[in-house]
Amino acid sequence: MLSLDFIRKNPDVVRRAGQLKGEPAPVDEILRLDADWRAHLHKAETIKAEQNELSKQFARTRDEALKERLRQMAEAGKTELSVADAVKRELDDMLLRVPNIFDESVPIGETEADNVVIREWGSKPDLGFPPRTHYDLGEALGIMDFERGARVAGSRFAFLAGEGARLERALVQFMLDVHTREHGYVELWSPLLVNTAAMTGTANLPKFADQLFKVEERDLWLIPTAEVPVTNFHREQILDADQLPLKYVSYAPSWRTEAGAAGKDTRGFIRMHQFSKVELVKVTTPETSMEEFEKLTHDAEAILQRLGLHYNVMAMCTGDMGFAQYKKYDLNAWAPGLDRYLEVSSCSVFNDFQAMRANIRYRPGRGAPPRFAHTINGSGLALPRTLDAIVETYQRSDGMITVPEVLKPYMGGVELIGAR
RNA sequence: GGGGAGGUGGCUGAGUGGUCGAAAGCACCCGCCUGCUAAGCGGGUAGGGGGUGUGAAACUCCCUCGAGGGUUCGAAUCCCUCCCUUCCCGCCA
Repeated sequence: MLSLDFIRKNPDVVRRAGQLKGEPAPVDEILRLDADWRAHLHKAETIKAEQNELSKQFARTRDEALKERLRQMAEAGKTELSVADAVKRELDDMLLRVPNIFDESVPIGETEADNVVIREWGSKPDLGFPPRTHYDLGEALGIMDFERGARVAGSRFAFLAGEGARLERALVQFMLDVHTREHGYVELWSPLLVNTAAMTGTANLPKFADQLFKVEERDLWLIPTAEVPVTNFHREQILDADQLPLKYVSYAPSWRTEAGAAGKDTRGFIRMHQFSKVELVKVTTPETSMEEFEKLTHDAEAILQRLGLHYNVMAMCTGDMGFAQYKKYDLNAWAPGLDRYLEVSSCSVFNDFQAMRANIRYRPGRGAPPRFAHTINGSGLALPRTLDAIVETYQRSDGMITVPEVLKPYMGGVELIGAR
């Protein structure tokens, strides 16, 4: 969230950000409620201060008349405070719905058509034959099963079988190994269900409840990404500056309702209710967050490069970047069979937007007052689409799939999928 | 799931109605002392919010002892609900 103080001082910045993000910010209502809240609070505190003073006097004198007066003051103070609290609750709720501002470098635009490719790696491979889609190949090889997924859980669920399941596991292992051993991330195994407070911390709530699966009759939600538990790992904490940046990597299945995506990507292993993802999360200082954000993006890119997949990096425009992000890059891997790019990673920097909600702070130096940390995250990478890109890129004319060099150590001797 | 104990500052831990935002110890910081180090001596060190107001200050008030409610002129202390930790029993991958 944005702090009240920031909104008071920069109402126009907040208004403009809301407009350009397509998420209008109720700045005027907030300022009105803020003034209202402070007026009532001030009154309540004035009463309370006098009451505290007289109460000490009563402890000495035991004067009955004074006691009666204090009783009335207590009543008046309580009333005033409850009004202030009610206004503050409304104000807080509104604050949670104000979108983050964005960085100067973010392209201004409304839709994905306004996103900007900032770099590319490799080129579209020429396979020398008409490439098939991953779902075509996957079903033919018996390594992907959409029909059974649908029968067991519904549409947008699937099974991976045999070497397909193994390939997914190999990818997870490979990614975790690279990030932990070479990029210095600490691996976390985390809860896959989290409470409302945690979801609010990462800004998935209250705005995006319709994107989440909720456990009936419990305050628990299925995570849409490991970002949620991992970012909240340090919630309500004051960190030491010399601990920063904290770097975590976590593999987790992720669940999304995909509300509003009806009809999109219904074919294939692309937009599933459940998918696997290796997630990178950093907690850092305001001074280093933009640099750490770029580095995290490169850490995610390294996986694609090692896998030999052609991809591009796209800077999301204001209208397409989302409510909470300060700046965001998407990594899109080329899928020859689908003849399009697939978003395999989304890397974002939030500044203190999440940290404020989750109350993650750090102390810049000895005796210095705490400040909100900055949070960053990105997929490193999302499994199904990465798997798709691999299957489609490494397919042979006979329908078998060559295992990428870097995954061979994880495939238990399998070098060619479908060879049997 | 049943029963017991407990949740206090960075940590340990005292405090059972006002003199408590909180003893003491540890840790840390500043200063003194000292061939050096250690020890010793003095001082300091929670968070959030409001008001006033500056370049960050300074001053002042309010709130916070797991969370929320209640009793009371007054609650860390009494009552209720919830959450969490821990121990014993039961169950169990």
